[in-house]
Amino acid sequence: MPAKTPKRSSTLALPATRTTIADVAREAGVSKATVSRFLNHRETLLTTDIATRVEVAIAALAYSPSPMAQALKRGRSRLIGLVVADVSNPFSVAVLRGAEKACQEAGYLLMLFNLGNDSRRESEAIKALTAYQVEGLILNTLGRDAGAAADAARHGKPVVLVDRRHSDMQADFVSLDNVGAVRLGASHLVEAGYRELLFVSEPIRDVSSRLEREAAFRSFISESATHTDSTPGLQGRTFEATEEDTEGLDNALRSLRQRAGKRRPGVITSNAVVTLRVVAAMARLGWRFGADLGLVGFDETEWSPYVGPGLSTIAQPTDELGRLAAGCLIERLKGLDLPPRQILLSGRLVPRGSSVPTP
Amino acid sequence: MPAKTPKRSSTLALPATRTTIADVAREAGVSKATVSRFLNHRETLLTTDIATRVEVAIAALAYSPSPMAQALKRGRSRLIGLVVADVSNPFSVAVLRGAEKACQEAGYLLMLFNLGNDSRRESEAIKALTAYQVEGLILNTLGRDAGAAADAARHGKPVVLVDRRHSDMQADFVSLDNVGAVRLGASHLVEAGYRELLFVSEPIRDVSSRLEREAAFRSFISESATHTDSTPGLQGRTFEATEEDTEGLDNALRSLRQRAGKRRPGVITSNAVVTLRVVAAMARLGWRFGADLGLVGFDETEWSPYVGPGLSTIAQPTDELGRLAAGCLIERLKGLDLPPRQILLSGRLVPRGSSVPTP
DNA sequence: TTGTATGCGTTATCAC
DNA sequence: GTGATAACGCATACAA
Repeated sequence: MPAKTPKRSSTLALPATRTTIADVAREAGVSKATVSRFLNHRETLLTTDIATRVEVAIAALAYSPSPMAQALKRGRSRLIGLVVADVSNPFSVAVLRGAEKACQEAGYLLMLFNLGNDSRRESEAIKALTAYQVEGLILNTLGRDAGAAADAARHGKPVVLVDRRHSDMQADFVSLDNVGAVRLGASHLVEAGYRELLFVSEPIRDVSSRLEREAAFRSFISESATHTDSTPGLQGRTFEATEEDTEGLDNALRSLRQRAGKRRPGVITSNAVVTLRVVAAMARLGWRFGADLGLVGFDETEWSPYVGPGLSTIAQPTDELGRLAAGCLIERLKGLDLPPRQILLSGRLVPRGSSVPTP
Repeated sequence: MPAKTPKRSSTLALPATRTTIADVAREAGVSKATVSRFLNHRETLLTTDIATRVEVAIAALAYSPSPMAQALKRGRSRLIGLVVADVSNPFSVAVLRGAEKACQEAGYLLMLFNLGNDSRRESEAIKALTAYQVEGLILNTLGRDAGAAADAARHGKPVVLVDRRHSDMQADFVSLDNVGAVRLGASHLVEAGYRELLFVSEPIRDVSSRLEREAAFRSFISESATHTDSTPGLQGRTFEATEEDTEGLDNALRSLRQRAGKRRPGVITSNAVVTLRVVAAMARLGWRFGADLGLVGFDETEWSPYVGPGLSTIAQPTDELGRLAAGCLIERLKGLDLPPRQILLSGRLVPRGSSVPTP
């Protein structure tokens, strides 16, 4: 049992109070106003003599202005708020990474709020962040609490939505081109010879990206039905896979294969989480990817090449998305005044063994 | 080309200026001081009449105090800084998640700085964060820039180190029990019958966790050599695998198998990144886990069960680690004055097919 | 118990 | 060009 140290004195008892602009002024023998001017309006109004005196004083005291005080005075905090539905989601991490990088480069710091998949707390998050005078918000959330984001925007703070739209919100929107991506995956499966398709998604609820992807799949199927000559016998359905109901997924896959008959069955998964669920189901069923079931999944991951014969994926330009989100925001902060933009980036197909019908 | 909106008026032109304590005071017909007291010292000194008047005024105006102004006045910002070596690292994400959660519960917000694996920027990060008056710091970095963290601590700000120690720093330290975890993995491999072991790590440099794990492996081997009766013929070496030099890793594995002769060769990987490199090497070599090579890897991941015959792992209590890190910090913030603590959590072995020597 | 006045560190508006 | 001074929004010592 370690003895309790009676009194912890820091190695070098620095004054608890930080050095302020007043210290610099005193050191340089000028007024606070002059120091402030040197800091903010260096280009104009300054005697070189005084300028250098201030400069050395600043260096000598290792002074740096307090962002808090600056924020209080100017109203601008050089802070950007990021609300994330779930940091465990690899996609969110990518957004986080890109956004944080762009922020750093532009001299902003990121304040993070993770919803932990509890979307009801979205407005709480936005409230907390706006209280800290964040200059703008990046939202990667389910978007079910429309009011929350809306009143952030109403406060005049620019907002960028990533991946998931909020119902009728006036804000920039950065996302994958879901329609194109679904077509990419589905047509790849078709070209590889799979004819009975199943789109497996997380519970749609009202999440825009899930809605879009599912709708895109349905229309792909119905369009193909009209051009029956090019893809004879193509059929498709959809299924929502939850985390708990593994049996439901197993059954869905079994009946998929049954429906397929002597046609080949194929699955498109709507994100990496769902892909993993299907992988688990395949293990339970003892089926082989490619031969027994074709698969293309949204989201390229580090492990995609090494599961089964390699999983075919639709890679999202995640870094780009994150960077763009922050970039949009920073442009707005710099004064750009345009109507809300939509930036859609294309997905990229990464074909692997899971979509090769080896017999 | 969309027409430029000439003037974007928000749906409801709220006054750009936020409602302040003065507004509340006016609304309630009291002084600012009274409102402030109501907010901070509700329990003492208050006429119920006035209290309710203030209360309704606050509700009516939807007032909430400005944390920036509070920070300026009290010196406490309710902000915690988190510096992360690389947010892409799943372990860092787990820390992030746990820390963020604990912070939220304690009413703190997290300011994030990602080093993007550029450890030279550590002091820059700490400087930026302390400028914002963060009350404490959580550091999950390589810890090569000892000075940086040290002067944060010298400023009187509590610091918690996660996973990686900084050379001789006075700070709380939260980490996996690396020695125990290595033994867990190594002895599992031995018990399964593997006798020629290789510890594969990222370049050690001076990263404390890598050093500890490697040292633990070496001493495990040398100790076993003295008890030669229980594990006859046990041998072990170490190897540093870089991202680029895939050929080097392939060769290391080949010579491992050669050294093994008719004894079984086994590998311990020091984290998930390295595990993936070994997985890739195995694919290149056309070897099978378990039969051709035993494997136990640090870090349990979502994909561990589905690669090859399933990868045996040493799971870290990542959530716990993150929560504990933030918890330590918050305790310090509440005034706890104890000498620096070390909190070591045990790893847990998750045995799977990769350590079963099926012939 | 409540109000008045001051200061936190900064920037901006005045005079000089 | 430069220096006092007020104000940003809040908390608190002090006076009432």
